[in-house]
Amino acid sequence: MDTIAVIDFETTGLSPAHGERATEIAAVLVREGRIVDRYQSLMNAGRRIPPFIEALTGISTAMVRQAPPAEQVMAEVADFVGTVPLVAHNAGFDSRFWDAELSRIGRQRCQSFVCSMLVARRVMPEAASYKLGSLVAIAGLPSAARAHRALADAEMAAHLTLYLERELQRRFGLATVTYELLERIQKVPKRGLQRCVERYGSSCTGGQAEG
DNA sequence: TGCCAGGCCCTCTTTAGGGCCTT
Repeated sequence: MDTIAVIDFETTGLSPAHGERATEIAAVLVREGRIVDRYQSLMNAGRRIPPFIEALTGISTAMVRQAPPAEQVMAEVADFVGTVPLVAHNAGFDSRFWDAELSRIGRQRCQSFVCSMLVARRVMPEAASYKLGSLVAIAGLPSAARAHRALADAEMAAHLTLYLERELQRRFGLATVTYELLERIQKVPKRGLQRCVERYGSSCTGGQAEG
């Protein structure tokens, strides 16, 4: 697969449409099956951290007050990922904050998002839970020492994405898995994985699908 | 003061409702 950027936000809440802001961002670049570069920063958007969020993430109001301005951090991370396609776990959440924070500095996303949770629903249909930590445990991947921090979660999502790629290669005999195939897979209906791979994975084929 | 997300997915569904997942 070509280079991808796996990102993760920590925020003050669930919806930028209701005034919630980002407090931390991490992005890891994944190339040729491994993480090759990392960006991480707290950011100061001038907001207090709700007690629930501080308990969840360990990020306090004092910590973000000492952090660089959100505008500076978003400009840096946007430059860091460039035009590389993006991946996030439950990407609907991260894409909304990515777009909202970028719009505050007059910039616009120029690439698409793939959601590792939606891909996992197709590739790991037996999973009892699709929380990031649960999928990492099910797949036997190394778990982060401190979940709910941006870099730790971005690295776990990156390892999960690489696992999903390996699973697709193993089960369908694909030489490689393209980002475009992941985009297709996350949108197929349940039980539509094999047909999707047969139809759109042909350029990746290194053997026969196992069925 | 109280309320505020959004998309996917399942089922006791489809003229709906509720759980999951992200913080």
